[in-house]
Amino acid sequence: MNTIDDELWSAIGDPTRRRMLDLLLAEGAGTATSLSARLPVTRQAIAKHLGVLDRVGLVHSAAAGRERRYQVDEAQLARAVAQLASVGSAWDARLQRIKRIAEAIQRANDERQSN
Amino acid sequence: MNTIDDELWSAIGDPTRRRMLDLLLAEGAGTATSLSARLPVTRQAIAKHLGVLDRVGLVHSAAAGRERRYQVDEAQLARAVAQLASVGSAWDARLQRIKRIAEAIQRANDERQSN
DNA sequence: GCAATCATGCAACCATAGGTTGCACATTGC
DNA sequence: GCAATGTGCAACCTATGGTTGCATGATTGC
Repeated sequence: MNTIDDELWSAIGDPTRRRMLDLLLAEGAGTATSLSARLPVTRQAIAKHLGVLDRVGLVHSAAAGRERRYQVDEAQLARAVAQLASVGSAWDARLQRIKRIAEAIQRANDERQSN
Repeated sequence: MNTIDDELWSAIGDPTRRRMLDLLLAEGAGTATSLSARLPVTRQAIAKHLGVLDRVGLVHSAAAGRERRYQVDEAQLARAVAQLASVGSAWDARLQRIKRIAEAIQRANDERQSN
């Protein structure tokens, strides 16, 4: 049931990293400096996050002259999205089941009332 | 675009808290002690997590004798699941678009080749 | 070629969060 | 009444997200 890779999840769990991924996806690529210009944290913080994202394989980097460009690894992000979806649907299923049970109890009570 | 409640997200972002929610859903309710028996952390750690989950409204608690029983707030968890799904589908959409663009470029290249 | 510039990398430091141990307090069961 | 059990509180440790400061390396303009 629990096929969750906590590393991947915690990588996308951080709000700053989620926004970084958003930006990288929207703009195709970016550097620590370019990302920090659009986020309310310093370049160094961004650099650390890029390190984390790189280690779990969500982004790749390539040196380009004096700058280092990062871009999203689409396959890996797709895997992460799939995990999100799987957790969501697991909870959804449980919630549905609870709802059905609650309704069954309600129905039983209603019938008891009408006797 | 970003209607994400970071509080809610980070509440379910922690792996231990996710497992706690799983257990609470599966068993209906639980105490800090009962949960800690099934998780690899101490009761006190669980208690702190329950505090977090309580503050963001994902669980409710009620004192029952000497123990305090917690149970999931289904409506709030449903909201959280919806947010998960929304982030997932946003990224999915972007990935799809990137894929289409990539395919378009591929097609253009193929046509250029055949001339 | 060289100086100024710009992006990066590295180090020290701070605050918060997840985790632990230890202990005091309330409730329950015999 | 007393031992056992569940809880709550406090101190402490470590990792992590964040900061500032500085050194280094590639670019550009003259």
